[in-house]
Amino acid sequence: MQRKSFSKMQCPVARGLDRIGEWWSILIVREALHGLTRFDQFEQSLGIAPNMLTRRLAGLVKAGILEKRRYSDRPPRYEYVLTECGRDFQPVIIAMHAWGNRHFAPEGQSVVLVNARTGKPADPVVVDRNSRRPLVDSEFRVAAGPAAVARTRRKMAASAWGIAQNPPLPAKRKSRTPA
Amino acid sequence: MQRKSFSKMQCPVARGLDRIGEWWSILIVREALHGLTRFDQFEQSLGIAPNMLTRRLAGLVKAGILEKRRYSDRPPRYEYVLTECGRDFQPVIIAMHAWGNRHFAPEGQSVVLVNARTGKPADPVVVDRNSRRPLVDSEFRVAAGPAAVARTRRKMAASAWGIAQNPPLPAKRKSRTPA
DNA sequence: CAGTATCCTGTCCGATACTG
DNA sequence: CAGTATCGGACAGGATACTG
Repeated sequence: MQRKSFSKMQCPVARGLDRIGEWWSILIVREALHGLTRFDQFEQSLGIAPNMLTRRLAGLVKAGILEKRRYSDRPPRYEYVLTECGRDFQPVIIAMHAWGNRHFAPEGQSVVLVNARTGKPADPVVVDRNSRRPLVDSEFRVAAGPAAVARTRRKMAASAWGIAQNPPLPAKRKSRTPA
Repeated sequence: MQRKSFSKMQCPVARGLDRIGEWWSILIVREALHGLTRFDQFEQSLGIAPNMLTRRLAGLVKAGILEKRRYSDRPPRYEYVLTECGRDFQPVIIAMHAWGNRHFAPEGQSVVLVNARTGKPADPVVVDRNSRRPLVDSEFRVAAGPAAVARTRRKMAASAWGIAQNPPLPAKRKSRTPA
Protein backbone atom coordinates (compact mmCIF):
# COMPACT_ATOMS: atom_id res chain seq x y z
CA MET A 1 0.00 0.00 0.00
CA GLN A 2 2.96 2.22 -0.41
CA ARG A 3 1.40 5.01 -2.31
CA LYS A 4 -2.02 6.00 -1.27
CA SER A 5 -3.78 6.37 -4.56
CA PHE A 6 -4.10 10.05 -5.08
CA SER A 7 -6.85 9.39 -7.55
CA LYS A 8 -9.12 8.75 -4.66
CA MET A 9 -8.88 12.38 -3.82
CA GLN A 10 -11.24 14.71 -5.50
CA CYS A 11 -8.52 17.25 -6.00
CA PRO A 12 -7.64 17.49 -9.67
CA VAL A 13 -4.04 18.24 -8.83
CA ALA A 14 -3.73 15.01 -6.92
CA ARG A 15 -5.37 13.11 -9.70
CA GLY A 16 -2.95 14.53 -12.14
CA LEU A 17 -0.03 13.63 -9.94
CA ASP A 18 -1.26 10.09 -9.95
CA ARG A 19 -0.60 10.03 -13.67
CA ILE A 20 2.64 11.87 -14.04
CA GLY A 21 3.93 12.12 -10.52
CA GLU A 22 7.26 10.51 -11.27
CA TRP A 23 10.22 12.66 -12.18
CA TRP A 24 10.98 10.99 -15.41
CA SER A 25 7.43 11.02 -16.59
CA ILE A 26 7.34 14.77 -16.64
CA LEU A 27 10.64 15.03 -18.42
CA ILE A 28 9.55 12.44 -20.93
CA VAL A 29 6.42 14.40 -21.67
CA ARG A 30 8.51 17.49 -22.03
CA GLU A 31 10.64 15.78 -24.61
CA ALA A 32 7.56 14.45 -26.34
CA LEU A 33 6.24 17.99 -26.56
CA HIS A 34 9.47 18.81 -28.27
CA GLY A 35 8.66 16.27 -30.86
CA LEU A 36 10.52 13.18 -29.73
CA THR A 37 8.69 9.96 -30.41
CA ARG A 38 11.10 7.09 -30.37
CA PHE A 39 12.64 5.03 -27.67
CA ASP A 40 16.21 5.85 -28.33
CA GLN A 41 15.51 9.50 -28.80
CA PHE A 42 14.18 9.66 -25.28
CA GLU A 43 16.96 7.50 -24.03
CA GLN A 44 19.67 9.65 -25.47
CA SER A 45 18.27 13.04 -24.80
CA LEU A 46 17.42 12.25 -21.23
CA GLY A 47 20.21 9.89 -20.37
CA ILE A 48 17.72 7.56 -18.81
CA ALA A 49 18.31 3.86 -18.26
CA PRO A 50 16.45 1.76 -20.80
CA ASN A 51 14.49 -0.22 -18.27
CA MET A 52 13.28 2.90 -16.58
CA LEU A 53 12.32 4.33 -19.89
CA THR A 54 10.33 1.22 -20.67
CA ARG A 55 8.51 1.47 -17.38
CA ARG A 56 7.75 5.14 -17.56
CA LEU A 57 6.67 4.88 -21.15
CA ALA A 58 4.34 2.04 -20.28
CA GLY A 59 3.00 4.01 -17.38
CA LEU A 60 2.35 7.04 -19.50
CA VAL A 61 0.59 4.93 -22.09
CA LYS A 62 -1.58 3.36 -19.45
CA ALA A 63 -2.34 6.78 -18.05
CA GLY A 64 -3.55 7.87 -21.44
CA ILE A 65 -0.88 10.47 -21.91
CA LEU A 66 1.08 8.72 -24.59
CA GLU A 67 -0.06 6.42 -27.33
CA LYS A 68 2.07 3.56 -28.52
CA ARG A 69 1.87 3.25 -32.25
CA ARG A 70 3.46 0.72 -34.53
CA TYR A 71 5.06 2.50 -37.38
CA SER A 72 6.92 -0.36 -38.94
CA ASP A 73 6.00 -3.96 -39.43
CA ARG A 74 8.92 -5.79 -40.88
CA PRO A 75 11.01 -5.06 -37.92
CA PRO A 76 8.25 -4.28 -35.46
CA ARG A 77 8.82 -0.69 -34.40
CA TYR A 78 6.82 1.56 -32.19
CA GLU A 79 6.64 5.23 -31.62
CA TYR A 80 5.18 7.10 -28.70
CA VAL A 81 3.01 10.04 -29.49
CA LEU A 82 1.18 12.35 -27.18
CA THR A 83 -2.54 12.03 -26.82
CA GLU A 84 -4.64 15.13 -26.51
CA CYS A 85 -4.37 14.75 -22.80
CA GLY A 86 -0.62 14.70 -23.08
CA ARG A 87 -0.52 17.74 -25.27
CA ASP A 88 -2.70 19.56 -22.81
CA PHE A 89 0.03 19.13 -20.28
CA GLN A 90 2.13 21.71 -22.00
CA PRO A 91 0.98 24.67 -19.92
CA VAL A 92 2.19 22.87 -16.83
CA ILE A 93 5.58 22.34 -18.38
CA ILE A 94 5.75 25.94 -19.42
CA ALA A 95 4.81 27.12 -15.97
CA MET A 96 7.41 24.86 -14.41
CA HIS A 97 9.93 26.07 -16.90
CA ALA A 98 9.29 29.66 -16.01
CA TRP A 99 9.46 28.89 -12.34
CA GLY A 100 12.73 27.05 -12.69
CA ASN A 101 14.20 29.80 -14.78
CA ARG A 102 13.26 32.43 -12.29
CA HIS A 103 14.52 30.73 -9.20
CA PHE A 104 17.00 28.05 -10.07
CA ALA A 105 19.16 29.53 -12.74
CA PRO A 106 22.16 30.82 -10.84
CA GLU A 107 24.19 31.51 -13.93
CA GLY A 108 21.31 33.07 -15.75
CA GLN A 109 18.57 31.56 -17.77
CA SER A 110 19.98 28.86 -19.93
CA VAL A 111 16.78 28.13 -21.75
CA VAL A 112 14.05 30.52 -22.63
CA LEU A 113 10.84 30.49 -24.56
CA VAL A 114 10.86 32.69 -27.60
CA ASN A 115 8.38 33.69 -30.17
CA ALA A 116 9.05 31.51 -33.17
CA ARG A 117 8.86 34.34 -35.66
CA THR A 118 10.18 37.37 -33.89
CA GLY A 119 12.65 35.50 -31.74
CA LYS A 120 11.71 37.69 -28.82
CA PRO A 121 11.70 35.97 -25.47
CA ALA A 122 8.32 35.21 -23.99
CA ASP A 123 7.34 35.66 -20.41
CA PRO A 124 4.76 33.07 -19.46
CA VAL A 125 1.93 34.01 -17.17
CA VAL A 126 -1.26 32.23 -16.30
CA VAL A 127 -4.36 34.28 -16.97
CA ASP A 128 -8.06 33.81 -17.19
CA ARG A 129 -8.95 33.08 -20.78
CA ASN A 130 -11.80 35.51 -20.87
CA SER A 131 -10.71 38.46 -18.86
CA ARG A 132 -7.02 37.90 -19.63
CA ARG A 133 -6.33 38.94 -16.09
CA PRO A 134 -3.53 37.18 -14.23
CA LEU A 135 -4.70 34.45 -11.90
CA VAL A 136 -3.32 35.67 -8.63
CA ASP A 137 -4.70 34.49 -5.37
CA SER A 138 -5.88 37.90 -4.37
CA GLU A 139 -8.38 37.93 -7.13
CA PHE A 140 -9.27 34.33 -7.59
CA ARG A 141 -10.08 31.50 -5.30
CA VAL A 142 -11.02 27.89 -5.63
CA ALA A 143 -14.56 26.78 -5.08
CA ALA A 144 -16.65 23.70 -5.31
CA GLY A 145 -17.42 22.91 -8.90
CA PRO A 146 -20.60 21.58 -10.42
CA ALA A 147 -19.79 17.99 -9.64
CA ALA A 148 -18.94 18.73 -6.06
CA VAL A 149 -21.99 20.68 -5.12
CA ALA A 150 -24.10 17.82 -6.34
CA ARG A 151 -22.98 15.70 -3.45
CA THR A 152 -22.04 18.09 -0.76
CA ARG A 153 -23.57 15.73 1.71
CA ARG A 154 -20.51 13.52 1.46
CA LYS A 155 -18.08 14.18 4.23
CA MET A 156 -14.57 14.72 2.93
CA ALA A 157 -11.52 16.71 3.74
CA ALA A 158 -12.52 19.87 1.99
CA SER A 159 -9.02 21.10 1.53
CA ALA A 160 -8.02 17.91 -0.15
CA TRP A 161 -10.54 18.84 -2.76
CA GLY A 162 -8.78 22.01 -3.42
CA ILE A 163 -11.64 23.89 -1.84
CA ALA A 164 -10.57 26.72 0.34
CA GLN A 165 -12.85 27.49 3.16
CA ASN A 166 -13.41 31.16 3.18
CA PRO A 167 -13.29 31.41 6.95
CA PRO A 168 -10.16 30.52 8.94
CA LEU A 169 -10.28 26.87 8.06
CA PRO A 170 -12.35 24.54 10.12
CA ALA A 171 -10.83 21.76 12.11
CA LYS A 172 -11.25 18.74 9.99
CA ARG A 173 -12.16 15.59 11.72
CA LYS A 174 -10.43 12.81 10.04
CA SER A 175 -10.41 9.40 11.58
CA ARG A 176 -7.02 7.88 11.00
CA THR A 177 -8.53 4.45 10.54
CA PRO A 178 -10.51 4.35 7.34
CA ALA A 179 -11.81 0.88 8.02
CA MET B 1 23.16 7.06 -6.31
CA GLN B 2 19.52 6.29 -6.52
CA ARG B 3 18.29 9.44 -8.04
CA LYS B 4 20.46 11.13 -10.53
CA SER B 5 20.47 14.68 -9.36
CA PHE B 6 18.33 16.50 -11.82
CA SER B 7 19.92 19.73 -10.78
CA LYS B 8 22.91 18.78 -12.83
CA MET B 9 20.81 19.23 -15.89
CA GLN B 10 20.58 22.66 -17.33
CA CYS B 11 16.90 22.23 -17.95
CA PRO B 12 14.92 24.45 -15.61
CA VAL B 13 12.13 21.93 -15.48
CA ALA B 14 14.47 19.28 -14.18
CA ARG B 15 15.90 21.66 -11.66
CA GLY B 16 12.48 22.46 -10.41
CA LEU B 17 11.60 18.79 -10.12
CA ASP B 18 14.63 18.35 -7.97
CA ARG B 19 12.99 20.65 -5.44
CA ILE B 20 9.39 19.60 -5.47
CA GLY B 21 9.42 16.38 -7.38
CA GLU B 22 7.73 14.36 -4.69
CA TRP B 23 4.00 13.98 -4.71
CA TRP B 24 3.39 15.27 -1.27
CA SER B 25 5.56 18.29 -1.75
CA ILE B 26 3.37 19.61 -4.48
CA LEU B 27 0.23 19.00 -2.52
CA ILE B 28 1.73 20.64 0.53
CA VAL B 29 2.60 23.71 -1.48
CA ARG B 30 -0.89 23.74 -2.85
CA GLU B 31 -2.27 23.77 0.67
CA ALA B 32 0.18 26.45 1.66
CA LEU B 33 -1.04 28.56 -1.21
CA HIS B 34 -4.46 28.15 0.26
CA GLY B 35 -3.20 29.67 3.42
CA LEU B 36 -2.34 26.72 5.59
CA THR B 37 0.70 27.26 7.75
CA ARG B 38 0.67 24.84 10.62
CA PHE B 39 1.66 21.25 10.98
CA ASP B 40 -1.66 19.86 11.94
CA GLN B 41 -3.47 21.82 9.29
CA PHE B 42 -1.41 20.11 6.67
CA GLU B 43 -1.71 16.81 8.40
CA GLN B 44 -5.45 16.88 8.58
CA SER B 45 -6.27 18.39 5.28
CA LEU B 46 -3.98 16.05 3.40
CA GLY B 47 -4.33 12.97 5.52
CA ILE B 48 -0.57 12.58 5.47
CA ALA B 49 1.37 10.62 8.05
CA PRO B 50 3.14 12.91 10.51
CA ASN B 51 6.60 11.62 9.83
CA MET B 52 6.17 12.08 6.13
CA LEU B 53 4.92 15.56 6.74
CA THR B 54 7.98 16.30 8.82
CA ARG B 55 10.23 15.04 6.08
CA ARG B 56 8.53 16.86 3.24
CA LEU B 57 8.31 20.05 5.24
CA ALA B 58 12.00 19.88 6.02
CA GLY B 59 12.75 19.22 2.39
CA LEU B 60 10.70 22.16 1.25
CA VAL B 61 12.40 24.40 3.76
CA LYS B 62 15.78 23.25 2.59
CA ALA B 63 14.75 23.83 -0.99
CA GLY B 64 13.87 27.38 -0.13
CA ILE B 65 10.20 26.99 -0.87
CA LEU B 66 8.93 27.19 2.68
CA GLU B 67 10.24 29.09 5.62
CA LYS B 68 10.00 27.75 9.13
CA ARG B 69 9.10 30.48 11.52
CA ARG B 70 8.69 30.37 15.24
CA TYR B 71 5.52 32.09 16.17
CA SER B 72 5.36 31.17 19.82
CA ASP B 73 8.04 30.86 22.42
CA ARG B 74 6.56 29.57 25.60
CA PRO B 75 5.49 26.47 23.94
CA PRO B 76 7.87 26.54 21.01
CA ARG B 77 5.68 26.61 17.96
CA TYR B 78 6.53 26.91 14.33
CA GLU B 79 4.65 27.80 11.24
CA TYR B 80 5.55 27.18 7.66
CA VAL B 81 5.11 30.03 5.27
CA LEU B 82 5.83 30.21 1.60
CA THR B 83 8.86 32.06 0.42
CA GLU B 84 8.64 34.14 -2.71
CA CYS B 85 9.89 31.14 -4.59
CA GLY B 86 7.10 29.06 -3.15
CA ARG B 87 4.47 31.63 -4.01
CA ASP B 88 5.77 31.73 -7.53
CA PHE B 89 4.90 28.10 -7.85
CA GLN B 90 1.24 28.95 -8.00
CA PRO B 91 0.98 29.10 -11.78
CA VAL B 92 2.20 25.54 -11.94
CA ILE B 93 -0.46 24.44 -9.51
CA ILE B 94 -3.10 26.30 -11.44
CA ALA B 95 -1.99 24.74 -14.68
CA MET B 96 -2.02 21.30 -13.14
CA HIS B 97 -5.39 22.00 -11.68
CA ALA B 98 -6.80 22.93 -15.04
CA TRP B 99 -5.26 19.89 -16.64
CA GLY B 100 -6.65 17.57 -14.00
CA ASN B 101 -10.05 19.12 -14.27
CA ARG B 102 -10.12 18.77 -17.99
CA HIS B 103 -9.02 15.20 -18.20
CA PHE B 104 -9.48 13.44 -14.93
CA ALA B 105 -12.82 14.57 -13.70
CA PRO B 106 -15.15 11.80 -14.76
CA GLU B 107 -18.05 13.09 -12.80
CA GLY B 108 -17.48 16.66 -13.80
CA GLN B 109 -15.25 19.27 -12.33
CA SER B 110 -15.37 19.06 -8.62
CA VAL B 111 -13.22 22.09 -8.00
CA VAL B 112 -12.93 25.18 -10.09
CA LEU B 113 -11.20 28.48 -9.93
CA VAL B 114 -13.53 31.42 -9.67
CA ASN B 115 -13.15 35.12 -9.63
CA ALA B 116 -13.29 36.11 -6.00
CA ARG B 117 -15.66 38.99 -6.57
CA THR B 118 -17.89 37.97 -9.39
CA GLY B 119 -17.87 34.28 -8.59
CA LYS B 120 -17.55 33.51 -12.24
CA PRO B 121 -15.42 30.49 -13.06
CA ALA B 122 -12.02 31.18 -14.52
CA ASP B 123 -10.42 29.35 -17.36
CA PRO B 124 -6.67 29.33 -16.90
CA VAL B 125 -4.41 29.70 -19.89
CA VAL B 126 -0.74 30.37 -20.18
CA VAL B 127 0.06 33.41 -22.26
CA ASP B 128 2.97 35.63 -22.98
CA ARG B 129 2.91 38.50 -20.55
CA ASN B 130 3.52 41.12 -23.17
CA SER B 131 1.57 40.00 -26.17
CA ARG B 132 -1.02 38.15 -24.12
CA ARG B 133 -1.01 35.52 -26.80
CA PRO B 134 -1.40 31.90 -25.74
CA LEU B 135 1.85 30.00 -25.56
CA VAL B 136 1.16 27.23 -28.00
CA ASP B 137 3.94 25.30 -29.58
CA SER B 138 3.09 26.48 -33.04
CA GLU B 139 4.01 29.99 -32.19
CA PHE B 140 6.68 29.62 -29.59
CA ARG B 141 9.71 27.49 -29.20
CA VAL B 142 12.47 27.07 -26.70
CA ALA B 143 15.90 28.40 -27.37
CA ALA B 144 19.21 28.78 -25.69
CA GLY B 145 19.11 31.61 -23.22
CA PRO B 146 21.77 34.13 -22.36
CA ALA B 147 23.57 31.83 -19.99
CA ALA B 148 23.63 29.00 -22.46
CA VAL B 149 25.03 30.82 -25.44
CA ALA B 150 27.94 31.92 -23.34
CA ARG B 151 29.28 28.40 -23.29
CA THR B 152 27.96 26.79 -26.37
CA ARG B 153 31.24 25.03 -26.81
CA ARG B 154 30.32 22.60 -24.10
CA LYS B 155 29.04 19.36 -25.47
CA MET B 156 25.72 18.38 -23.99
CA ALA B 157 22.56 16.66 -24.94
CA ALA B 158 20.76 19.64 -26.37
CA SER B 159 17.35 18.31 -25.67
CA ALA B 160 18.12 17.82 -22.05
CA TRP B 161 18.59 21.54 -21.88
CA GLY B 162 15.16 22.08 -23.13
CA ILE B 163 16.59 23.45 -26.31
CA ALA B 164 14.77 22.45 -29.41
CA GLN B 165 16.65 22.34 -32.61
CA ASN B 166 15.39 25.14 -34.74
CA PRO B 167 14.48 23.04 -37.76
CA PRO B 168 10.99 21.58 -37.92
CA LEU B 169 11.56 19.45 -34.92
CA PRO B 170 14.33 16.96 -34.96
CA ALA B 171 12.27 13.92 -34.16
CA LYS B 172 9.62 14.65 -36.66
CA ARG B 173 11.38 12.75 -39.34
CA LYS B 174 8.72 10.59 -40.78
CA SER B 175 11.26 8.40 -42.43
CA ARG B 176 9.69 5.05 -42.80
CA THR B 177 13.03 3.33 -42.49
CA PRO B 178 13.34 2.19 -38.92
CA ALA B 179 16.85 0.92 -39.12
C1' DC C 1 -1.22 20.05 20.44
C1' DA C 2 3.11 19.82 17.55
C1' DG C 3 5.80 17.24 16.30
C1' DT C 4 10.06 13.25 16.60
C1' DA C 5 11.73 8.38 16.53
C1' DT C 6 11.50 3.61 14.77
C1' DC C 7 10.46 0.07 11.81
C1' DC C 8 8.75 -1.78 7.61
C1' DT C 9 7.23 -2.22 2.79
C1' DG C 10 6.97 -0.95 -1.89
C1' DT C 11 9.08 0.82 -5.72
C1' DC C 12 11.71 4.29 -8.13
C1' DC C 13 15.75 4.19 -10.35
C1' DG C 14 20.40 2.81 -12.01
C1' DA C 15 23.65 -0.77 -13.97
C1' DT C 16 24.22 -4.45 -16.59
C1' DA C 17 23.32 -8.25 -19.55
C1' DC C 18 20.61 -10.18 -22.93
C1' DT C 19 17.38 -10.80 -27.32
C1' DG C 20 14.89 -10.45 -32.07
C1' DC D 1 18.25 -0.79 -33.20
C1' DA D 2 14.46 -1.24 -29.80
C1' DG D 3 13.73 -2.81 -26.34
C1' DT D 4 13.22 -6.88 -22.07
C1' DA D 5 15.11 -9.31 -17.88
C1' DT D 6 17.35 -9.33 -13.64
C1' DC D 7 19.74 -7.48 -9.81
C1' DG D 8 20.45 -4.34 -6.01
C1' DG D 9 20.48 0.17 -3.47
C1' DA D 10 18.24 4.16 -1.78
C1' DC D 11 14.36 6.29 -0.24
C1' DA D 12 9.34 7.67 -0.40
C1' DG D 13 5.65 6.63 2.10
C1' DG D 14 2.80 4.15 5.83
C1' DA D 15 1.91 2.63 10.71
C1' DT D 16 2.76 3.19 15.21
C1' DA D 17 4.65 4.78 19.48
C1' DC D 18 6.53 8.30 22.01
C1' DT D 19 7.68 13.26 23.99
C1' DG D 20 7.42 18.36 25.76
